[in-house]
Amino acid sequence: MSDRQQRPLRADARRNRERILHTARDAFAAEGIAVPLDEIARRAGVGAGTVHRHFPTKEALFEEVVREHLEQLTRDVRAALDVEAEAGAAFFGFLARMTAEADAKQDLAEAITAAGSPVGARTEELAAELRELFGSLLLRAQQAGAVRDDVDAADVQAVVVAALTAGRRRDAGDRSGRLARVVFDCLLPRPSGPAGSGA
Amino acid sequence: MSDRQQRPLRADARRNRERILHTARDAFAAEGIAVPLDEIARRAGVGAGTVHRHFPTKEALFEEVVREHLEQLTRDVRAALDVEAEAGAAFFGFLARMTAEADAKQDLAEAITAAGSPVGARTEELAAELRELFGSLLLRAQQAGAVRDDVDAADVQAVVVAALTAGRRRDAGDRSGRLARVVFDCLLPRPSGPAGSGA
Amino acid sequence: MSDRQQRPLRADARRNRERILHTARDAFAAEGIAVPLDEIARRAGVGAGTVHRHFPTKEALFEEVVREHLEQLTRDVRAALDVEAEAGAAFFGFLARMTAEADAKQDLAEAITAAGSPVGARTEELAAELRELFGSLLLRAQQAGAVRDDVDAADVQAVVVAALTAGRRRDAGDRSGRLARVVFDCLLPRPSGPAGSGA
Amino acid sequence: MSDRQQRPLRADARRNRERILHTARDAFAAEGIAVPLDEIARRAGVGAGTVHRHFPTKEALFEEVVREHLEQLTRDVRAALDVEAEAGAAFFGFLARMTAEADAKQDLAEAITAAGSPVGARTEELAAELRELFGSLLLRAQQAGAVRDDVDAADVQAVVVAALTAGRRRDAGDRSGRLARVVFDCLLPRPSGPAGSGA
DNA sequence: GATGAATGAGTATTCATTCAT
DNA sequence: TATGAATGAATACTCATTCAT
Repeated sequence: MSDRQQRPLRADARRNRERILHTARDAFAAEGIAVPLDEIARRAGVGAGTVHRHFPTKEALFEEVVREHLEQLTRDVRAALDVEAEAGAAFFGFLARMTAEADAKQDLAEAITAAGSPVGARTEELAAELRELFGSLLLRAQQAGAVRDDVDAADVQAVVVAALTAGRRRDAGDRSGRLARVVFDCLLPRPSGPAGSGA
Repeated sequence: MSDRQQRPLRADARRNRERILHTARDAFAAEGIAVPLDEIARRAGVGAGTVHRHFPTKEALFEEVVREHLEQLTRDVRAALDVEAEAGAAFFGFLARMTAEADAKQDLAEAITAAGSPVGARTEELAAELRELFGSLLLRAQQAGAVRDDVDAADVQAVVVAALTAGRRRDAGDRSGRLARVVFDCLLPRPSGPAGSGA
Repeated sequence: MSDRQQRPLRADARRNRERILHTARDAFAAEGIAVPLDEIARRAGVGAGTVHRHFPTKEALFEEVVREHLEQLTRDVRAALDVEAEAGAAFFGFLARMTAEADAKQDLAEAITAAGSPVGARTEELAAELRELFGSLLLRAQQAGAVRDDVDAADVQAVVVAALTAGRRRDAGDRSGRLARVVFDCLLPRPSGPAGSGA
Repeated sequence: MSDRQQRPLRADARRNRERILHTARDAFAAEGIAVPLDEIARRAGVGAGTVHRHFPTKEALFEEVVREHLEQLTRDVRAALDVEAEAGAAFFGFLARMTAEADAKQDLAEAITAAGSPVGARTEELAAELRELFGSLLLRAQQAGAVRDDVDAADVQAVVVAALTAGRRRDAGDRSGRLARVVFDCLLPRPSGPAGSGA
């Protein structure tokens, strides 16, 4: 999987790497990409130099956080595709799970969207793979009549981000992503007319 | 209300103030709150000191931009309430108009949500007023059966931000906020069950 | 001459600029390019930001120092060419003057040679102009039989750097560049044979 | 005097030491003293800690490189003194040999001169010894009338550095140290007058 | 009032040195 | 002993804010 390290990292080094990544994930999520690296280092309990040993630049660290997120999503989509379930349930189940997981990662979603997203080639690949797999999941759900036909995978991706954005707004009141699920309702087939029929 | 200015600004001072505000609005929208003040000053064609004369801190400038946005929204909601139209049409018309206006201001919506939103008391007041007015608009639409009952004003606010977020994702393909309207469909009454019935 | 500033700098700004340049010249000469910018700022009595306002990068500051040096040399060569004097005297007089002037600037000569000399286009131009003018001075001296024929302008340039290098070695003992003049003797016509006859 | 090594180094340790020294010599020569120790370690194929085991500080490593250079020069001067040859030939032959050898080591000469040359006592001793031996070589050449009388050993040392400096300037064109030999011509006896007669 | 130069605290990054494995 | 990960001081550069002109 990971071919960047010729030989496995020493135990303590890997521990540090994980701690930095974990701390960075939280920090980026909570405070955006503007959080100082020194602060991340401090919270992770390591020196500033250690952060730079593992992630040569701040962007590299950010990208790694994004990458981990994408990998998790890819695993989730694969699981949803493998499960022998009704297509619509598989689709909305995936959305629901993502929303649930995205507890602390939510702001990350925004960060991904917001920033110029200086993603490297490897990250682009991962994203493309995810898009393709997700496309399959969507198509099956549409063919089963569980999702409206006038949206494509990119639309849904946008809606997902939107749902996360919405869900995040209600820190306390919104139990278990109710608002996110409300937004997902816009993906249901329209009884009578095309999109925007409500206007 | 505003007692910061004892006497009306000189004509040139007011012109400068307007130019700075306008430039800041665009800059914050396009590049986020991280844009340097010097850059805003340069684009507005004034010196850095002039920006600080009108807006003592960067936050103050940002907040003023937010405030103007809120004021515009308040005016729009009032107009929607005043018009003797069908309640659902008024409600969705307002959403559509907001979406359309938010062309370049979209990133601002996010900025507002994203940042710690260091809003002052005056801004809070404005927001509260807007919430109340908007609540009326929503209630009327719900009473007319045009909007599902299980959402409140805060939910809708979140959905609006979500719609803007979604709409922004599709730079080229999304003509005239189609995606935003798709998201708004989630506000329509559910034919059969409660929110989240799709899962 | 200087076309970088649209309008003349304010009096205090120009004063600061001059002080920074002067301080940098001494600092680079005495301690090489490794001297911290903060140190230069401190010695010049300005803040670090002020140095960066006038010279966006450290390299830019270094290059400006080099440029000033080149300009001075160019002026000197021009003067040597204009004077209606015996060609050999003009040539060696120029060398002697350069040596004398180069009191504190000597280490600079080395710095110029030593570093990768990240010189910009404008500096290259200046250097080319200097080379051409100096070539004329040399040619006249050679035609007058005052300088050996088997060296070209680039050789002499190298010898000059060498002479400065040599002269610098003897901090106390070497009065008025005696050692530099010794080195310059290698440029005199050889009585009998070609270069390297001494080996 | 040197009590750092109680017992002879283990074979592999000595091999490492030699590799580090050799790598450092090349690195300092090519890129100056600013080259990172990590880089030297990497090129030598050892860990950073190993460099520090053999040379406690970077300066210590640098000084050791200088010391080796001085030792080589001392051997060369001794050889020149021992050879029963004409004094002038011995002297200039030594200079020529040094120049030839100094192919890649040239930048080192400069590094030695340039840096504050933080040489320790042991290095000072070596340098003193070299100076004395070299003084003998010079004196014999002067007594034989092969070298001008108005220079002393320190002058010549400076001229040597100057020659190396000059020779380095002409990357391609200067075959086999021609320019260095030109500079050495300044050491020949002046036909008529004192040093600097050309001015 | 307007200008833009000066300030200086803050940030990412490098690197000599130390230390756990 | 060797390794290379960790440290943290140092350094170039940015930018909000202040102030002289």
